[in-house]
Amino acid sequence: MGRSPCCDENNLKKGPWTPEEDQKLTDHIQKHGHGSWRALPKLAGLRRCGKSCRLRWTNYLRPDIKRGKFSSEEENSILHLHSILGNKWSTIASHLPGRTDNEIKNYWNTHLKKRLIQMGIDPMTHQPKTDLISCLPQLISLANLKELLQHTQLTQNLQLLNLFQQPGAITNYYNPKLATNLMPNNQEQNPYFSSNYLQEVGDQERVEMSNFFPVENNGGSQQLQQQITFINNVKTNGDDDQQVVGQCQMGLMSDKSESATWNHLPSLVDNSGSNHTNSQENSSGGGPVVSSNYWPEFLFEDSFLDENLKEIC
DNA sequence: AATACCCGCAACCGCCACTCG
DNA sequence: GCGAGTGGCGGTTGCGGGTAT
Repeated sequence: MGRSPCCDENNLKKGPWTPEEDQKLTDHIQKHGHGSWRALPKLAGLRRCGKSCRLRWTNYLRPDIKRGKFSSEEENSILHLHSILGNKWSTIASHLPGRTDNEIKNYWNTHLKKRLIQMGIDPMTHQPKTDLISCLPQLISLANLKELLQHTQLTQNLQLLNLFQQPGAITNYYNPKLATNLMPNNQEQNPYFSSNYLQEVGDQERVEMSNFFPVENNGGSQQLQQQITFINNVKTNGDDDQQVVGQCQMGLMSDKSESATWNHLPSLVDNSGSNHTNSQENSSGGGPVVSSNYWPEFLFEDSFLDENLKEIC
């Protein structure tokens, strides 16, 4: 502690390396090995500090460095390892031959992190955020219904959101072979719901969570059932190539109806832009697949809410 | 054509862990 | 056991090229 930075010593050179410096460093290490990094600059005839030489060698000049774009396999590995290890760049780099920790760190900060954020994934926790956020207007719109507000459902809806934001609630979105795209990863009974269950039908897996609450209507009372469904469609494209596309739907149902028909809301609308649709992401080699959908704005208009409330109640 | 802005990446900085005398 | 020296790691900066206005 308290040592002055080595590059401050003897007016040593800083900044970008010249081809001549690179050549001197490479020649020296190939002939003698790096030995003591601190002693190396003098021996190699460089006006650099040992630390700078080491960095230049390990991050750029080393002969076994793989340069060029990261493959989708490498991207998936980084995402997977980062979800486990966090910002342990050197450990992550040890699993990717030819890649340096600095390169991986840069790639994470400039590409992967932004991509996760765009997709609504918290890059630190690797938990989805966008779908929760997209649920929020819907939940709020429901809460805005006078009847629901009267029965303080907003509180319960916010508890629901909070539940899905808990660490570990949703995992493995990046792994195209694991059908846990948007689903809670444990099947334990959810305390915020009166019922929830998992079912598998063909290539589809779904988790349904239901919640019942009373509604006063024209002097009478009835039960409304609120259901949120997480659906994973597992598509098989070839030998071993599976992709998972997640959906989240929410519906209301009245207990007055004998047939108990669901009043499911319209399908989510993709808002990821034409260049970032799930299908394009998939076709590029099985990259992360996470829904970035939202409910259309008309859902929140008074006329729509009035109409649907009549149908339900 | 000029300027502003954005983005990617190489390099730096400070801290920590390990080694060795 | 202790402290100095060294290597390594992760966060951050700033330059240069590309793009938008």
